[in-house]
Amino acid sequence: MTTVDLSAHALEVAPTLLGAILTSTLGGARVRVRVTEVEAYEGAHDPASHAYRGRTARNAVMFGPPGGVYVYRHMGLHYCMNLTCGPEGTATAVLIRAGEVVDGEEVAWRRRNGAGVCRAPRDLARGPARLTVALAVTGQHNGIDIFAGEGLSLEAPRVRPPLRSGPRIGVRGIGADPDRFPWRLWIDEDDFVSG
DNA sequence: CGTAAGATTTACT
DNA sequence: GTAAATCTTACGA
Repeated sequence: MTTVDLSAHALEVAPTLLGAILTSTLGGARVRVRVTEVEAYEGAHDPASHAYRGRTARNAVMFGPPGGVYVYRHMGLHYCMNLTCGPEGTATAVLIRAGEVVDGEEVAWRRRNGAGVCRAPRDLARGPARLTVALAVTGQHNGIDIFAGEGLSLEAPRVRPPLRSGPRIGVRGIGADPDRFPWRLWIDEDDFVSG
């Protein structure tokens, strides 16, 4: 399997993750998704980043070595998943915003229907928190290494898909300015992005 | 110590 | 389209 180099900054890594295959063996089943949408977060230089105001117990994983999985809880209910990038000590990371389930679809479907109602296949992993549900990623997986075979692994795409970029979603203020932070990337003309 | 806000999703009007 | 669910962190008193 061809892996992905995460040692560069999030802005450089993000495009290489689009089209990559993310495999989860968590929860006793195997589910694979093709990443279709990501967002870059640049730590201390990024007003929208959780790490903007320094290191805390929650975001400590982002300061670790590249390949770390940073899982955070949002609004009490939902989990979102990031892959940390850059050299150790820099709080740069890429948020996995959406994907297409390409293997283990029945398992993902069952998990999604347990948490809520999912009526279309494209909704299985279209959205940050939906994706974590489909892959059985929860807060207890915060900090695992994607290169260490601890339940999550990443496979580089064979071909580089056509990309588009734009302002990040759910970010307000200057952090959402598309001119300064055009850090949301997705695959052009793909039905599995959350746009 | 108390309060306010958040990288979201789902259900209801 | 709008509101609620729900918890951790950050910040002010």
